[in-house]
Amino acid sequence: MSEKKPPLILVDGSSYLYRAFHALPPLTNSKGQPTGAVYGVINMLKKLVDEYQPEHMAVVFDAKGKTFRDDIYAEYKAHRPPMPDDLRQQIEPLHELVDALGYPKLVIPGVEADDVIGTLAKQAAAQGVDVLISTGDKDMAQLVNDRVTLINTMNNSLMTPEGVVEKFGVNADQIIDYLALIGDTSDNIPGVPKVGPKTAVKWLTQYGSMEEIMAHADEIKGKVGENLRDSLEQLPMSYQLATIVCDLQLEQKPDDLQCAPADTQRLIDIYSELEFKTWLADISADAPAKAGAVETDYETVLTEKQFNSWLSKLKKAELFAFDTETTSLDYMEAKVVGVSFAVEAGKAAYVPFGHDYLDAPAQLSEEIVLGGLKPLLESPKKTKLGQNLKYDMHVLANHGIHLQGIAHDTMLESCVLDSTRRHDMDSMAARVLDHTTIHFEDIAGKGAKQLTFNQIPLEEAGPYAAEDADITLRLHQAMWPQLEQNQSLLTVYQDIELPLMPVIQQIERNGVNLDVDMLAKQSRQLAKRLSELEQDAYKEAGEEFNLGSPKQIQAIFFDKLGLPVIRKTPKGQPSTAEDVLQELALDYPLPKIILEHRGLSKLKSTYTDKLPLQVNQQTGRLHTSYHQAGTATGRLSSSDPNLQNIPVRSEEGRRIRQAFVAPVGYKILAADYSQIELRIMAHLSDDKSLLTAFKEGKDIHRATASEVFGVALDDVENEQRRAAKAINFGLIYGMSAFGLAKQLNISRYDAQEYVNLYFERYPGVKDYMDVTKDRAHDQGYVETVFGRRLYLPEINSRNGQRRQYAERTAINAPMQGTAADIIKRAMIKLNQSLSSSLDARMIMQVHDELVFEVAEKDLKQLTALVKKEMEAAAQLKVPLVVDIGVGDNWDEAH
DNA sequence: GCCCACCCGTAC
DNA sequence: GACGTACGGGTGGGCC
Repeated sequence: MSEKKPPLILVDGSSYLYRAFHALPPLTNSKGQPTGAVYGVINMLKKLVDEYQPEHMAVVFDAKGKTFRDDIYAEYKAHRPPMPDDLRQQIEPLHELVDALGYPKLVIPGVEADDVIGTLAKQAAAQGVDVLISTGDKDMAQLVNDRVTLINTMNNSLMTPEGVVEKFGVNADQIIDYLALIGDTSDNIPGVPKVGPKTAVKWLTQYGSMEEIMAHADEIKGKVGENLRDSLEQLPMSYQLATIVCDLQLEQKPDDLQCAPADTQRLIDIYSELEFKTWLADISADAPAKAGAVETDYETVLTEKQFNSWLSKLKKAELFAFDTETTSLDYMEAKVVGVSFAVEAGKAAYVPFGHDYLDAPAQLSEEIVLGGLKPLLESPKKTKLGQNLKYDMHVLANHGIHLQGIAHDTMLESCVLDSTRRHDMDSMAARVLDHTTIHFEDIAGKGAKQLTFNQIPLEEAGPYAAEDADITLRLHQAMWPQLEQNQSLLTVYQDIELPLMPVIQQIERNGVNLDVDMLAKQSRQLAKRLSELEQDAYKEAGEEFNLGSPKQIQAIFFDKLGLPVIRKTPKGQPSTAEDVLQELALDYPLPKIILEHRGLSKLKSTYTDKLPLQVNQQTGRLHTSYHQAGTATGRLSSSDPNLQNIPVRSEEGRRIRQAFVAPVGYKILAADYSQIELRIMAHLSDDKSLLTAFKEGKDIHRATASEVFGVALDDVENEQRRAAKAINFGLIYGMSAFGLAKQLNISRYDAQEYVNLYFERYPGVKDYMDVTKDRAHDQGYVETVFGRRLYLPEINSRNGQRRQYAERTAINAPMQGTAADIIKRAMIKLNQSLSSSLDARMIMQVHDELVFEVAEKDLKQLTALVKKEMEAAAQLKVPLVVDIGVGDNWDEAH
């Protein structure tokens, strides 16, 4: 086995193209060009090559025009319907791709692909080479012998001589006889009427061959016997038609069919044209991987001589990757203990200066290292790249270094290319470079025993840190060409995400001023009320239990007290969610207590208790983390603490916002976009009524109510406005009539009625929703106004629930994402005009709201500036409107 | 003691 | 099952 040559692989390209065309969903690219069959065939070829690593192979296609079989039999394949246009269009790209992949391709006029394959198989087998024929066509079974095996790549099954017997009931050398007898309607081979597989096998078992059967034709009784005798004259022709010709005079010999390296540039061109995105990514991934798994040369820099040599390398470099190693993930607390660099793939250095453990070797001093690097890091002309450089900006700022000249950030590159992927370095290295990185836990340990980076021995820390810089560089080299190919993604990256990063960094660093005492007082009040509620609940339940445990509530409610089960959770447990308790509260006292308890304990644990603990000791302020690559739609997210879900809807909740206070002499200014997502819906849908409503500055929910319920604007009742508002929000989220019914507590029928009325009044919206869904199905992604993409891998799922979920996302993402783009643009613009002239700081972003801290003297100017820049952040078909509020705290500013 | 799934609730 | 995007707390079970 070990000395065996790899097999010659012969692929029946035409049969696969047909099968793929009919078996796979009809994909097209954004230009409407059909691509599904090409995708299917290439996918199959890639798998095949991957699995068998052949040195020799051929992908064989039928040529245009007649073959010798047409000369034998005018009716041959006469009943085939003409090739569908959608299939015909895919032939040329498929052929080109096969060439570009370096797979030998054969298209021989006058014969069929089968004959070419048969001939080559026979020649190779004669030379003692094993042959693997990849086909979906059963006729090929006649070629099987000890050296020749069939593989059906659709289901990965192999067919050996034994397999032929098992499947057909006859030996491989009887297959032609078998086929001639039963005929083939699709090829229009006549065969013997009424003779199918069963009869053919029976006869062949008895007589051995078609010739013998014909010789004994008069022995066979009944109607089939008669049919056989009537077919005697044409059977030799059927036999000839079914026979694969194995003695063609081909120019190419098996030895000539050598696989060539892929033509990467051509592949990139064709994949881009067809929009085969995954494979585009694979190319960039393969390129460095194939170059010999990249020889690595990592250096730990301990001497000034080494360091100076690297410094001069960095100074000369057009672009370099760098990374910091620190003592903490908390960006305000972290101290840098070493810095790593890479200038070319595979070569990187780690310069430690703060490692501190028993027997740690002597290192350069912080002054030498950071002092030497400072001019380089602060120069806007020295361009750098990194992974999540926002963090590095922070930690360098902790050492008085103001990082500038950020040319690229691999995390942002990855999230713009495909927001649904993960953007941490380990995941990206595995995905893009097919490289397994050293994981932090591998060298630092985990849990309580986890070391900080400065405690990690240099033997381990050096390679880890150097790899970080190296991988960052290589990731950039792989992803940047992909970004460059797509103008709109490139714009999102360069004009939005990259310039936004330092703005967010500034907001985080600014932090928020918190009235800690006020929150402590609220905590005490909440504790008192919570304990009252607990006592009440115990009385009602007749026993003590944990009000915070859904499980225990279930036990008390549904087992002990026998309350009705309104709904179950996805896991099948009786739900105790808010709306369920609301309903139960109408008839029972306990649910109401639980509801109030839940609400208040949430406030206490998440906000009034927790927020004060997160105030930074040095700055005395609260510093959240905004994640720029966190969401699929392009929104920011916030954590540690999450400042984007501070309560606002309830009175108790708003008290928490009162603790977000302006320092003495300052005011809080909050600016939020009014109805931005509905405005975007108006813009995208081009719906006349919706556009008009916004252009005339109407109260949109009132206008909707007026349209849907057919009453004058002034006669809209509160209840009608509330319903209209629910409809408007539901639309943005792709809500169904069921959801609306639940929301408004009305019947599903009435809800459907509302939706129908809405779509009658706003037909443009209906069209937009349909078109968006269709486009998502066709191209596999949706886009924002600014070209940001969201891929929806499950949009064509055969699982209805997943597909519908993807469809709702398709509706929602362009609106949510465009809103995110707009506020990001405003933030960039504002940060530029803000920094110098005014005593004002941006301190928070909450999706459609920006919050500032501003000196009282500059309040007026800031108000005008913010309003102007936010409203000018995009030119839509409707005006953008920004509402501004001012106060001593965040609650007042609304 | 640590980790994770689950349920629930807060925001836009 | 049925409304999109997030983050986080508490519980409770499994694991070491």
